[in-house]
Amino acid sequence: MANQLRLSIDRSSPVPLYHQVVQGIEAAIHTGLLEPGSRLENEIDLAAQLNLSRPTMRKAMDELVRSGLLVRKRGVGTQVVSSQVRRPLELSSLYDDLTNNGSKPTTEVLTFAHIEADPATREALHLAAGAKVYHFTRLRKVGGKPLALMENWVRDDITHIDEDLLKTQGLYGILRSGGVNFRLATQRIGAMVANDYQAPLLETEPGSALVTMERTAVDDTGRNVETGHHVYRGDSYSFEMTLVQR
Amino acid sequence: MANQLRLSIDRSSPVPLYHQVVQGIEAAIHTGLLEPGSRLENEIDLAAQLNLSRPTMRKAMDELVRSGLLVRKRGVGTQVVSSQVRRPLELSSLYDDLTNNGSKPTTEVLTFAHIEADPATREALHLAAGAKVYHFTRLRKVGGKPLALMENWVRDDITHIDEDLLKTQGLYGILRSGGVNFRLATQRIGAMVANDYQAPLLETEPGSALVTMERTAVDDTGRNVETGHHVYRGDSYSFEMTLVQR
DNA sequence: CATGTCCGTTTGTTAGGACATACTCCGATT
DNA sequence: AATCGGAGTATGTCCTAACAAACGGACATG
Repeated sequence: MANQLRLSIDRSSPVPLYHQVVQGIEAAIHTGLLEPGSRLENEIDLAAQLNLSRPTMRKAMDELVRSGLLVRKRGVGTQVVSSQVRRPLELSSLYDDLTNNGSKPTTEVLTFAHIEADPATREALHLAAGAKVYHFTRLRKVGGKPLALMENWVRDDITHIDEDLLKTQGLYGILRSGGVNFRLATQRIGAMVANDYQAPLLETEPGSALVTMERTAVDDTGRNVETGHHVYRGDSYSFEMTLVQR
Repeated sequence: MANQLRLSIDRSSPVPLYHQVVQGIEAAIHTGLLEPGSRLENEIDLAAQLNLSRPTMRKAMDELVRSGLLVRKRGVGTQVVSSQVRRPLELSSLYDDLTNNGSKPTTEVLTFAHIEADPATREALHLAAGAKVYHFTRLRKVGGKPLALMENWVRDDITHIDEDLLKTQGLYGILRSGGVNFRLATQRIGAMVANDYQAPLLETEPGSALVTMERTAVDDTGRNVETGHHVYRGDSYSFEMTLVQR
């Protein structure tokens, strides 16, 4: 076929071969070298061309199928779905999203305390009675405009947290520096109208629409590290995501 | 170890072996046989106990790791994360969610038309000028209480759709019957306040909070099949999801 | 002409083996 | 006593090999 996937595989690289293939094909799709709808050569030929075994080639394609870039059909072949697919939903923080996006968010710490966890927090973080947590509320602005009002509860047996740290870094960045490897989070997104406390902080009117998000994050040791309740201005924030059928 | 995963593998079943293992371990976790935080035996021993090869065992565990039920650490072992993890976000429709949940949703069709696509719809569905689409608005109730107001645009070259069909089936069910295999969807979730049109239909007050959802769904041939704009009562609906770090 | 059957192609599943790499722990060395 | 290094263990990566199942088109048959 015309599909000349001129990828180069570097066997001396520490990057696994299958991942080099993933990156190569992703790049080919995003640069338009592989057009949406076009068919790839079959797994065996592709593997042969790159001097890889079929399982390795297949593992690479598995990832691309899972992320929604490719579609396979038995007896037919493998197609490129679309070049405009975003990564499926991953665990990231608002701060990460904004900085990746080129914006420069600023953070005001409204309250900060190191207190005994209330029962609801103990439940969410699986803590024993009497355990202490960091509790703080922050206001995040982008370009001087308030965007989010965030209230969080964090275990205190991970790393030290203080007000100054929160002003300059995102919470997830702090926790990652403290050795936390996030694995998963459950979150719930809904809506509410701004009350008299939220409205002035977000520089909007009471009664305007807010997006709410509650999240609890778990690290790779199974600890529930953090739980939070955030509200975002409905006129300037929404959650965008790609769902993939398994 | 004490971990007696007494799974039984049926080699004559059409269900792939690795998937039988996935189901078995999922069941063991949900029934509490495998407790959160407990360590599994190593891959090789588990494979030997079930008379499977290591790659097969590993493929099963791969899926469980991806779905967030297990955590692996090189040189250490594999642990159960938590029993209360939901499936990561999958492509499903509101109707599916409600019926799976045991509720009995009813649907009122407010408007129904087979019209030429407007430019925004053509853009969303990648249609040529002059192409026609089904356009309809529906009101979904559960237990007599309105929950969602849904407006959709659907390609007309897939399957015939009419008002009666929409009253008795979910849109995704209709499309699946028409041979559509959904692959992915991009969606955006936000918030707004109810206007004078929406409020009476949803039996709420103008100014109350609504969750908004815009979605475009793509099938396995790369066609953008459907796009829609839905609003949900904020006091009775929210999107819950599990994010997995890759 | 319509319909059913066979066959080649391509992905799906499974096996078994080999070596690499990261983590933990314990013993040896400084 | 503290620290460094190596053994043991577990997962991570990669390979060869084989058969199963689904799809689509060509072909044969009624």
